[in-house]
Amino acid sequence: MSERELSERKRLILKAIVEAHVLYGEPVGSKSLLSNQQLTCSSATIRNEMAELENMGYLEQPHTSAGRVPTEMGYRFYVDSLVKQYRMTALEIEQINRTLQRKIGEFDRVLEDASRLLSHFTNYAGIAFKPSADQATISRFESAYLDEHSLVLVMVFADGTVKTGTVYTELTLSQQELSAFIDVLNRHLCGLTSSEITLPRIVNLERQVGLLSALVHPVVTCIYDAMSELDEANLKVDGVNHLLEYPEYSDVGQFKEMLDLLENKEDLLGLIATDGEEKDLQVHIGSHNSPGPMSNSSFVCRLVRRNGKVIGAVGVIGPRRLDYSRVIAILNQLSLGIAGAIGTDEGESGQAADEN
Amino acid sequence: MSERELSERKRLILKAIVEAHVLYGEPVGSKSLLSNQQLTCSSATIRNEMAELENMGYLEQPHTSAGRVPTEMGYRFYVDSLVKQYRMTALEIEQINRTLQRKIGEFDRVLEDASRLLSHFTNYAGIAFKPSADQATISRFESAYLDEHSLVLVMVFADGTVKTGTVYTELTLSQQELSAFIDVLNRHLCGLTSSEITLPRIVNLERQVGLLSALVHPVVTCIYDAMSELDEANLKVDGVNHLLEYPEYSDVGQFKEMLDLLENKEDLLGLIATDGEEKDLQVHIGSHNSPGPMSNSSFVCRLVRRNGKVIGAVGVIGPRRLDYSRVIAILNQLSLGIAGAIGTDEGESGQAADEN
DNA sequence: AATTAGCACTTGAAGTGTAAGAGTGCTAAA
DNA sequence: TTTAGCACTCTTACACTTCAAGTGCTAATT
Repeated sequence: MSERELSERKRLILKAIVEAHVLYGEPVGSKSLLSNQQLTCSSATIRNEMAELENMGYLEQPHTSAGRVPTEMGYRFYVDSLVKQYRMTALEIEQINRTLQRKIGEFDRVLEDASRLLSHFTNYAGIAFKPSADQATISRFESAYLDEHSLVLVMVFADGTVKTGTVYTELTLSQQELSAFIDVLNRHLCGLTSSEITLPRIVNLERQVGLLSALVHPVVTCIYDAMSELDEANLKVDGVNHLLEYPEYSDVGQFKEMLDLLENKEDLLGLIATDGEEKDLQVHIGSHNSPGPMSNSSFVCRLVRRNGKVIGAVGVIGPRRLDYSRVIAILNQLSLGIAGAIGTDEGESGQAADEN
Repeated sequence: MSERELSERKRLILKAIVEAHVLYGEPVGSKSLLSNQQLTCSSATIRNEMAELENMGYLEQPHTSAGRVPTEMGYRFYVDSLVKQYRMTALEIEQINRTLQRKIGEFDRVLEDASRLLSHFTNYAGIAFKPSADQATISRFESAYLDEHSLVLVMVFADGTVKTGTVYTELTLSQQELSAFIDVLNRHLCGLTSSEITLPRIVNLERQVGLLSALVHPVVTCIYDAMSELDEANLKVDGVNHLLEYPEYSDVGQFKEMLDLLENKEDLLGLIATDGEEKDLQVHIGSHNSPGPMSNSSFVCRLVRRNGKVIGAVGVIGPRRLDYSRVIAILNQLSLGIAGAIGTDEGESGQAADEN
């Protein structure tokens, strides 16, 4: 009994237990495994093996007269070495890509779609996440003249994002005045982060634009709003109602804890950020020693990269007995899809603004 | 006695029962009402009155040895004639208005804020709703030139809404070409609903713009997206997790039914639309004879008008023992706030003058 | 040495019976 | 008309029993 390597039969048994538990959600007994075609031994033998697996820490018993349930370590082993890649059907892949490609370029929208897709495909709660940028800078301003009291301010950000806002003013504004005003903006506010737009700079701006100084305040507000929106970490959750189908959440208290966690974006954010350094795929398996809402739940999270840089993350939250195989496959596909959908506007047309 | 009019004492008792039940969520017994200062009689008298109120249909007993609970009719009577206006504090009103006014003009954002505000203030689930317009038309196009491969299309809708979209193209585009293109758009697509933008019109458009015909397809797509977004009925729900604090939803099945209802925008929409003809404030009180998810829940809904026209609705969903008084007050205030926040850019632009 | 059959043992789930408590309706007295 | 008092009903909680599932261990078998 080497402690380091599991015998082939033990692996088989562990795998069978995990899969049966994922399917039915109840402790797995030695006899019920006999139906498994690959296991040719008797229930007594399985009992012996199960006892050893329990000693090694892969299994545990809720109580003496119950079957076995995988521990966190058991799931970990399963995910790391026993899980066989789930293969998505062409139809599923097609469906994902089609949905994503309808909203090219609008990352916030894509996130919303992504979380919905995830919850729909996995039947767990789907999560999509955009990290806080914290240093959005505008590389260029443009405008469109609406009427003498209103205009659309177009802001092109350094990363290529374009945002717009509508500005109303009491002034009577001509087209020429507007373009002059935009010129001033371009000269004075490009390349600045929101915290660099200080009061002296604003006052200076007001001096520069002369008669139009009343326009500065609403415009700066608009700029600030756009920047905050871009900077703000954003988290979309969809399909929590699916979780209620699992008996794990039949206790309302448990479920409420989960909901509150999802409401509190910061907490979940921490969960992603803490060890989100390099691993593209993170599997958090709930365990008893880490109490709180996640003790009975698992969270699988996949980073989304563009040009090697992390631009977001997608994930799934569900009961600890998650169908890891399927979930991981779907997350991979989706993260590819997102990167693809966003990449389209970048590979072909000249990418705006690397200048700072 | 008289079946038509309730005696003063009966009204008092009914009121006390409703309020005690709203507070504690449990059937109210005759003795527990003795603590009420306004009732000077004994528990036996109260019992007699309660028996009569039950005969009249205002109260019911879950079972023989339990206290009384208001029926739908009981609540209806309470709401119609016993509820005293809850007075919001100046602080609460202030907070609502401040939140709303930050996002002037962006109705979809306002909705999101509104639902959040509602759930926060009432501790029930908050709902904000925008009906489908189905006939959005664009009154003018504007544009901003980004670079030779991309532009921002600004669409001014007939109702004053402004939407923008970014368009990418393979073509190499000059500023002059762009403004010529926009001119053509303005000549051919203004005032049309999305279903009126037919293939012949699009082909004709392509012929008009000559070399830029490749630009037509992405631009039309962009227009269509914007129109659909405006047309689309939209429903924001926030704070369902609050509901879990009420024992009414301690049965997971009940709660899931509720969640599924909220997920299914159409159903809820029907609930608003069916009798949404003229009453600004609609109070749906769950009752046993109308089964389904709403049998144990109530839904209070307030239409939001601008210039007399319904532009949306806000509402609250919670257990049948809703604090109707408070909820109605908050809904009224919020609907005023929304109308105000949106109204600013229309008609009464003279008000915001003294801000700086 | 590994496997298996068999059996005693443990334990939670489900069912039953009883006692307590809350609330009522009714009757008779004030 | 109101109230005190009492018998009645029904839920809840708890203790107790029974049942089935699943185990661990021992002895027999391969």
